[in-house]
Amino acid sequence: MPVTMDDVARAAGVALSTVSRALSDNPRVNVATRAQIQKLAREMGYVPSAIARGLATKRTYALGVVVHDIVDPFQAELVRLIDMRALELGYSLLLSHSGDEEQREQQAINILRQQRVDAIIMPDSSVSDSFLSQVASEGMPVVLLNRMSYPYSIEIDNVGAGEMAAIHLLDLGHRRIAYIGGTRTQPENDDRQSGYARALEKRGQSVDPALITLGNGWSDGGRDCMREFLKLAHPPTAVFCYNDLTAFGAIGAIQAAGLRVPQDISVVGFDDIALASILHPPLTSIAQDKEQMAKLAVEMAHALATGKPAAPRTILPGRLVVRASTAACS
Amino acid sequence: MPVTMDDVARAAGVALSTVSRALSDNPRVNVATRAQIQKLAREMGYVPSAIARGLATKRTYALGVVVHDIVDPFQAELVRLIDMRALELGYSLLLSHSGDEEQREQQAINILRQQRVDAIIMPDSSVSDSFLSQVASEGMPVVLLNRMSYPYSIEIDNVGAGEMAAIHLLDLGHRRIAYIGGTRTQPENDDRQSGYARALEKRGQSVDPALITLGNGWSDGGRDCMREFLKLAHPPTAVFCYNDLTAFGAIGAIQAAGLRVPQDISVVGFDDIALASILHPPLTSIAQDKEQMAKLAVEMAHALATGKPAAPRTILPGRLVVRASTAACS
DNA sequence: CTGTTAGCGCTTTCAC
DNA sequence: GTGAAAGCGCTAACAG
Repeated sequence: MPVTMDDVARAAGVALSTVSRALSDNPRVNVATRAQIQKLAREMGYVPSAIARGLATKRTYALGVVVHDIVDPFQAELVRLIDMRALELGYSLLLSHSGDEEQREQQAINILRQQRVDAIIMPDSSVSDSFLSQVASEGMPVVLLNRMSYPYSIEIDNVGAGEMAAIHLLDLGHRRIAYIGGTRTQPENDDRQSGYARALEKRGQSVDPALITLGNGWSDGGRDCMREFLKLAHPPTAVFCYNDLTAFGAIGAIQAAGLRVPQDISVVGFDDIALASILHPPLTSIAQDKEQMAKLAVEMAHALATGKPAAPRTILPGRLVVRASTAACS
Repeated sequence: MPVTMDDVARAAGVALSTVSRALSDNPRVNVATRAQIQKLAREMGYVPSAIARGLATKRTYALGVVVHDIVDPFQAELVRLIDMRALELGYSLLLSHSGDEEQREQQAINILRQQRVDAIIMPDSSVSDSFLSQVASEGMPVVLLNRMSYPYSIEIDNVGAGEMAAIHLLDLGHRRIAYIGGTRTQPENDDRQSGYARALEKRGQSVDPALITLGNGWSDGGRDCMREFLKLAHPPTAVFCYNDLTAFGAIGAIQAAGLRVPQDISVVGFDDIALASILHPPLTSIAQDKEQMAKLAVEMAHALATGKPAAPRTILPGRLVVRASTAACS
């Protein structure tokens, strides 16, 4: 149904290959006929077939992105930025959901393999290295976000960031500081918690296991964990959360219990998503340089896909953004 | 680099076409050799090339999705549900961002045209009908979400939903009810506002233009608009917002001004996104049946792509979810 | 500068 | 039941 190059060639009275060259602005074709063919193609409503081109060139100009859940604002922000940079480089995005299960994650990758994307970008992956290298051996490189131990990855210094958050609270005079984590499968969770623990130890504080718990990376998890903390004989005076969603849930639970943030309990989030600065109280959070992350990820994918030397594994620093959800311990 | 059908055929000592048939479970090939070929293909790590198949069959099993911004939780929830249903039907998703500009939207569609997706699904489109029908004439059907006047579309009854929200507030005794809209380009905005106006008129209330304003569909817009309302000599006692994000911003502004929700001002949102029930106070909102929407959209796209009769244009009802952000007017 | 031709990996008649 | 061969729409040598 759509117009093909052959149609254009016939209409222009030239060979198919000339059209192909003209349309790719090949200088080897006469500038006049080149312009004429381009004009004709436009008039005829010619739309190049990316799949035919892909078959011939072995490049699809499509990038696969596998996310746990696009509803997570942090992942959504990342995907949007990835899309922006990808568009600039001429790539389209194939989005695939993995849930949390490793099996679904493999399935998602397999679909992208079939679609012959030029590279795959995965935030928060938990697939095995062996599977990844098998995929890569087929000429489909994989770039990981937030997963150390993989050569092609970009991540932030989660340990350092976790430490930064805890230090901030310690500096405000807090001594009973809780940590509400994500899920066990989220690899960054351990690092953020380690950073938190390291900060306490540096200040000569012991880490109280009763003040460390596991949420689920979503608001309801934060809410439920906070409710439990509030039942304690000595509830924490400050809480560091795995991410902003968790923090929102925690704040909701605190307020629902009739307490105030930050007067009664201080809260620190992670990711600095857009809502963080707008809800009341504005949330103190650790910002990740998502823009840089997305940019580097796409560029690394691009380099890998074109066989150019890829930048080495990059670790970005986190940045503490102090807002009104934290205050001195009363 | 990847294993091809030809490789498998050679290894199995049969013709290429037999492999093709065996792999698609064609009953015309001997059940024993069929199983053997499938086993061999698996062992050899064969991954079918979707683009080669697409070229041959003229179906890519890819669906294009054009969103304004995936960071919008409502759109993200929709996309996730679309992906779930699409996966069940064997489709992959190509995601493309449109920003708000119609030009970018056309560009996004053009990329999907090149990729030869089987159909396009667009929430909140503002492209012209003529462009859409041109795309459709190439055998690439388009399904619209939340845009009336297009034959292949699914939407909720925005007028009715807007009326429902306003009635709820009127029933609580409110008389000064404001409306914070989205942007002008969001087509649902007008309908929601009409519903709001209709409710007031039905109850013999006049619509006060000073209480109607335009946000931007994001939290900061809601915050800024609410700040303006609070400067009024007689601020509203209740606010109906275009969507939940706008409502969150409005609530933030109210609380930042030292007032309380709902004791001083009631707030109603729209979309009932996940966060709505978790933040404090839990938000009264109009829920859309996103699951049904996504399901119908994918099925309509599928039907259109396969030339089967598509279900007629569907209008789903909205549903008022009353939570703690609304209360009787004091 | 332009035309001819051989694939890219797969599906699908058409023969046998 | 299986094989041979044409073709999907394009790119990229290879000739001229």
